[in-house]
Amino acid sequence: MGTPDFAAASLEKLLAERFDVVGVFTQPDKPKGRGMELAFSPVKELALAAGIPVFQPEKMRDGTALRDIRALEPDILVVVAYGRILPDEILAVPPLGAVNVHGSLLPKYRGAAPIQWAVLNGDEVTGVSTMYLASEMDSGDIIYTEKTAIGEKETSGELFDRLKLMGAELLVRTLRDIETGTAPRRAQDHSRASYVRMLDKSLCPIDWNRSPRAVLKWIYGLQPWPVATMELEGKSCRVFGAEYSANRTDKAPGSVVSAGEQGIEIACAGGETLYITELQLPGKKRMRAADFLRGHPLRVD
RNA sequence: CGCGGGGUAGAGCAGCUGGUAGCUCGUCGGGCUCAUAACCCGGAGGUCGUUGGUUCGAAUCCUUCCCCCGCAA
Repeated sequence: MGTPDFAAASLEKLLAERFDVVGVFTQPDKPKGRGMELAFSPVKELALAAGIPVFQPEKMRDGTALRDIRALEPDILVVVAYGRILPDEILAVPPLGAVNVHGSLLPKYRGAAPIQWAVLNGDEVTGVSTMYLASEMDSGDIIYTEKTAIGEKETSGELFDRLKLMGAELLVRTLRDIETGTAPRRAQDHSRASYVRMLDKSLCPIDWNRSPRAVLKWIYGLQPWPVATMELEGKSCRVFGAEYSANRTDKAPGSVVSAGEQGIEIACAGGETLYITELQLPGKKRMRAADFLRGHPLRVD
C-alpha cells in the first residue's frame, strides 16, 4: 500500500527482488496538473505496468477494503506513504503482520513530512526506519533503522530520492528477516517522540531574523515544494539557492546589503549575511540572481 | 474547455495609446592603466514563438497553433 514516488521506489524494489506482490492499494485518482487531468499515482502506474491488481478504496472503513484484502490472502502487509490510517481490523488480516517504511529515525519525526523537517531543522543526520504498524501513527515497534548524513545544501527532494532507495533496501531486508523469523523488534522510546506537520505555503516566506544557516536550510528544505519566498520589487519571488558569506552588516535583517555577481546579499540575524544565488519571479523560470539583476537593477538598502 | 502569468540580440529586461527595435550584462576590436572583474571609444549579434487577418504601415490591434511558468492537487 502506498501512493507517491517514495512508495513506488519500494514497490519497484520488491518486484525486482521477485517478491510475490498479490495486490496494491493506492489513493484514488485525482485531477492534477494544468488542465486538471486525472492522474494515476506513481504506485498505480508501476502496478499496472507489472500487471498487479490495483485497489483504490475511497473509504477504508466501509468494509470493502477489508473484504478485498482478505480475498488476496496476503502473508504480510507493506505500507509506505499510503496517506491513510488503516483500521486495526485490516492490520490484523495478514498472519505476519503489517510493516511500514518511514523517512526518519523514529521516534523522531513521526508524521507526514519527516524528511523535509530533518532538513528544515538543520539536522546533520537522518535516516529511514522500518517498523510494525500500530494503531497510533508511526508508533509501532522498530525493526531496522539506517542512518545517513544530510548534505549542507541538499534539498528535501534530493534527500527524498536517496531515502526512498535506502527505504526500499531496508524493506527488502526487513521482509526477508521476518520471513525467516530473525527480524528484531524493539519498542520505541515514546518519551522521545516528536511529531511534524505537513508542509504548506504558510511556511514559505523567509524569516530573515534567523541565522544564515537556518535561512539556507529553510531554502533547501522547502524544495521541491512549496519553495521559500522573499519580497523583491513588491513581488513574492521563489528562492532556490543561497550561499554563505563572510561579511557582516549593521543593517536590519531582511535588508539588501549588496547585489552583484555573487548574488543578492541579505542581512540576517546577528549582523551576518547570506547571498541569494538563484530565484524565480512570478510567471518566469528560475534563474541565477546575477541574471535577474541585469534586467532588474536592485537598490541597496 | 478549471484559473492566471509569459514567449523581443548569448543572458536578464524595456518598448506594446501602431511608423521596420532599445537598456544592462556578456562577447569582439581598440584605448587608458603598474594592473584589473574598473574606466573610455567602437563593432558584431534580433525571421520581435507560430499562423492568418486589419492597416499605407504592426513587436505593438484581432485570430490559429506551439512552448515555458505559477495556482490548484
